[in-house]
Amino acid sequence: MTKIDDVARLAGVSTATVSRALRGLPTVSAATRRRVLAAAEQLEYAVSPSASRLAGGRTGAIAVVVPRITRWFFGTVVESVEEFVHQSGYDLLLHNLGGREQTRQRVLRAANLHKRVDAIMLVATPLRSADLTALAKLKLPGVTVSSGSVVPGWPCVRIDDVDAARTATRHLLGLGHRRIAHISGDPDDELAFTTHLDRRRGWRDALREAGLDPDPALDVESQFTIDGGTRATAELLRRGDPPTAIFAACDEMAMGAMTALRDAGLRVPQDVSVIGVDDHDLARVVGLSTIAQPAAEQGLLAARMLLDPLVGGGPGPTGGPGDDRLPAGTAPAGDTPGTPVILPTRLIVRESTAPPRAH
Amino acid sequence: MTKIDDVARLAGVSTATVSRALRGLPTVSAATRRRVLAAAEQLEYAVSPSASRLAGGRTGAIAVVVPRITRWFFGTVVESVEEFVHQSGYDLLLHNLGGREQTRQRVLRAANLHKRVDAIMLVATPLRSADLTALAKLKLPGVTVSSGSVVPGWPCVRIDDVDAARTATRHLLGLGHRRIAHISGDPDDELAFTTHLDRRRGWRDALREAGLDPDPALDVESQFTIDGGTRATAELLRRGDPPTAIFAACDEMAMGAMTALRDAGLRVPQDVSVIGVDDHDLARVVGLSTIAQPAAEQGLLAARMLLDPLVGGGPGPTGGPGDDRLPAGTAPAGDTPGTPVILPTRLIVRESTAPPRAH
DNA sequence: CTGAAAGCGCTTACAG
DNA sequence: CTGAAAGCGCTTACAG
Repeated sequence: MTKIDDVARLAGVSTATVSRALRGLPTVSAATRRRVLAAAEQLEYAVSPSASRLAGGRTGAIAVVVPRITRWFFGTVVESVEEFVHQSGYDLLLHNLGGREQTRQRVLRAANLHKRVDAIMLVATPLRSADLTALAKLKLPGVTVSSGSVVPGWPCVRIDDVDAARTATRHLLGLGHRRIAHISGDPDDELAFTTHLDRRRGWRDALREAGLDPDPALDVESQFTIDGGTRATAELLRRGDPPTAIFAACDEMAMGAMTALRDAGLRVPQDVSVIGVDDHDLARVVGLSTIAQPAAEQGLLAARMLLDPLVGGGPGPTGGPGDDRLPAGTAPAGDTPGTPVILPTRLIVRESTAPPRAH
Repeated sequence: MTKIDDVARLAGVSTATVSRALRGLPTVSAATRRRVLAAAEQLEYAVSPSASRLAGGRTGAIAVVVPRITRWFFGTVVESVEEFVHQSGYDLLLHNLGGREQTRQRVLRAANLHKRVDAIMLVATPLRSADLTALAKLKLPGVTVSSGSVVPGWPCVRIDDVDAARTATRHLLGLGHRRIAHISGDPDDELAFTTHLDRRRGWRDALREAGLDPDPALDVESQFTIDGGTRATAELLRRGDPPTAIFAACDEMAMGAMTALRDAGLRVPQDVSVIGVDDHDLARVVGLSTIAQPAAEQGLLAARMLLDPLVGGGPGPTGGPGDDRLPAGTAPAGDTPGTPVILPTRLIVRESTAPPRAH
């Protein structure tokens, strides 16, 4: 293991100068910098993160917390975040809650994040007041994505879930549907997030706009997964007088609904229309109409908002990627914390929605 | 930030004793340990990872490298690995190659992993000889999952890809198919892994067993994705004289194939049967026959093989989880490095495969 | 079983 | 623009 002293000796300077030159600090003459860089390269020198962190007080890492990396939305967010984080010279510590309340506490308790990372990104992570207290104690910068819980001082990137749900429901109404069911997340879920509440509200709003009363019998809660969608739909059918359309709170649930309908001998969309939210990679495959949300863009924007203030004093020789990768029309990273940055969604009509059969 | 001195002072012992007590070293009296633990708790003390790493020489972190976290197999592997890694008291640094050759080099080059992690897990990461040299230089323990490239001294967990492909193809042959196409990964892919080569071999083997000659016109290469499957199938149909069955190298390609077939006005399975490999969450939803492979189990087993030797001298108060979570019949972690641990696959017949139409 | 002291490999005021 | 020296907060022989 070659260390900074070796480089200093070879370059004929002090370790302080090596440190400065390698980090690109301005207070080093061009000639010295060249010599240092050459020496470092020749010796294949890599700074020791532990030593650097201890001495410098920065960890060079950020934590990313997601409920379930295997779900489309979270995987897509992590993928875009990962790229930006590494380009910015940071490490990415991944935490997957996996639906376990215990895990959530382990992750959020001060002791574990403290001293480990410079910043935190929470994706769709529900926060109780004890969690907020713990996070406040950390005094770390952070950002939330797709989160109902607002952390004081942290920016938030998300879509307008109420609006997305309203658009989906209006689409079904526009086709002539009146009995429109909603299947959504379970509030008793240990890791319940607020997304499903907003989406239910949008469904209700749209129905009321159309002069309809949301029927509790058509409102079934389950998990935000394929299985959840299957179970919710089976329950819906069990209740009798089935709906002519289902608005599922996410595409995974919608695809589960399609399975359950098929298993029950019902055709989509002839017998029942189905629409989801996300624009999952497979939505196209199964011909699912949906409200597309920009997952990668939300992740990227959140990562920028998190790291841009850190980079500059941050580690790594690169100054971070350029500014040309953000979706047009999105708010600048310097937004007032507390005001969520809302990214747009859009309706995509495929084969799973059609007018109800004439009676 | 409370530090070890604060705890030592409150407990009335030296920092050395605090360090020993907190790490559960045996050379501490029960009474002293109790006092130290109480003091640490009272002060909400958490050891500084940087300081501990620098002084102790262990990083308490492992790196996990996957090609694309958004693909079903890799997401599922990471999810199971993440749980075990954190239970063992380690941090997990995620690297997502994202199909970028440049990224792969950045990750694998010594400078970046060096001094950052105690061990490495490479999932389906193709390695050139320069990479092997770089990894050898690191002198870190590692494990590969689903990898064709063997790293000297590292164990490997995988399925038998040739056998899986043979089983899939035999299933189609057994149904009476003779014109069986194969769609698979692209060897020109920057991050080509060897999985697709094995799966193609299994397809060829099975055909030859049945006295058939693999028809190059029925062997199309594309990406290991939904889009790849769609494109490959479109190409297949463009060539004329379409097959009666398609064996796709993974479920995502198979689902892409189903889309392409549907777009071409062909029904599955009446006109063309389709089978994949994986047992993707959505395979059931679309009724896809497949060769199921145990993704989570491969990840868990690999994580155990990686961490079990480290834990004990490792960080964290826990000794790691019990031994009751491995699939039955799997080899113990103490296997000779170099001999891959092969986990079983199994055929799952759903609605996408059926006998060819009689002529 | 416990402590004093050195040392892990950097970064950072401070001084020049 | 550069260097000498202190210090980041632990762990580890070494000694007792």
